[in-house]
Amino acid sequence: MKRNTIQRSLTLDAVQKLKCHPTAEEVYDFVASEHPTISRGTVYRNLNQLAANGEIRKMEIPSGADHFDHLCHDHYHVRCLKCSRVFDVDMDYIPDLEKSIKNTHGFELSGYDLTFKGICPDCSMSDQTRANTGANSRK
Amino acid sequence: MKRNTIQRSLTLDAVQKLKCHPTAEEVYDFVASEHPTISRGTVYRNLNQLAANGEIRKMEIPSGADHFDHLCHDHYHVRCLKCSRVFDVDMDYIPDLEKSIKNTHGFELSGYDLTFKGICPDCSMSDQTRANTGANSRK
DNA sequence: TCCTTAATAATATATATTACTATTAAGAAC
DNA sequence: GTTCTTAATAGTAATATATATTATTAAGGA
Repeated sequence: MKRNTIQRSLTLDAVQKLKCHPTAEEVYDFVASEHPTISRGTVYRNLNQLAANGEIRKMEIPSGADHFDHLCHDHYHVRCLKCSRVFDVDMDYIPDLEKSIKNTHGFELSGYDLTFKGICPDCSMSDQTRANTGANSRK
Repeated sequence: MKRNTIQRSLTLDAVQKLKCHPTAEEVYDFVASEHPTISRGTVYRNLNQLAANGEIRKMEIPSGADHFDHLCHDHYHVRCLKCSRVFDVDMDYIPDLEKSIKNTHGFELSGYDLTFKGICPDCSMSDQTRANTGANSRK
């Protein structure tokens, strides 16, 4: 039977407290700060089980670590191509986008991942700063 | 200046011959079969440079290796959650989806990754087979 | 043919994640 | 509360994917 361990509770609590789409590593760091003996593998396993149970959401980001989120409305994300951080996107969710597929060729569809790409304000500002000060002229 | 090495030509040729969205590893295997001394790092570097130049396309798939594609029309992909293979999707491309974002909050957007998820016919057929023969009843 | 240096091969390292295994502890049975 | 079963854990190793490092090679201009 499924057991209710403190490690699982701490993992769930951490995801709910860390509002900003934490990665497994960030969740681990947070949990480890109050329960230093927890192991990374336990956090990974619990995150995946919680996501499978629908208690949290797992967001799979191309070219980067998975991010986790407390449950909330469906929404999209944008990742910064420089700093790899992930942010919410202010856009209506497209329900049943997979219904637009003309011919599934026997595929059983079960959803999709959509992630926008770009440069975040912080990174584009620091580019600007470097350009203005000429600091980017170094080899 | 940019140099035209055989390794780069072989890498480009391989992507154009391997029609089915090869991963870097698959490209490496293909190239290595005719040029066994090529190194993995060289294939990775050339694939990324060719993609940066727009000579091939790099597809970043959540939770899996990047795939590469010879240039063709914009289209979406679906990955099988069991065997991780990637297939083309028969659906109209949505141009400028990022224009639907209401407020970019200063983000400089430059595109998006959209990948559908599901179970491919091969994998769902083998499930079916196991179910019919009762082979899935083992613990 | 020579020369400069971009590109390479080989190896090491980084990152993200899962697998393995002896030990611990959750919760059912008593 | 005590015992018992075994799910879950801690710690470690292993895996997958990809980039970094460095001495050596070779592309292509002079």
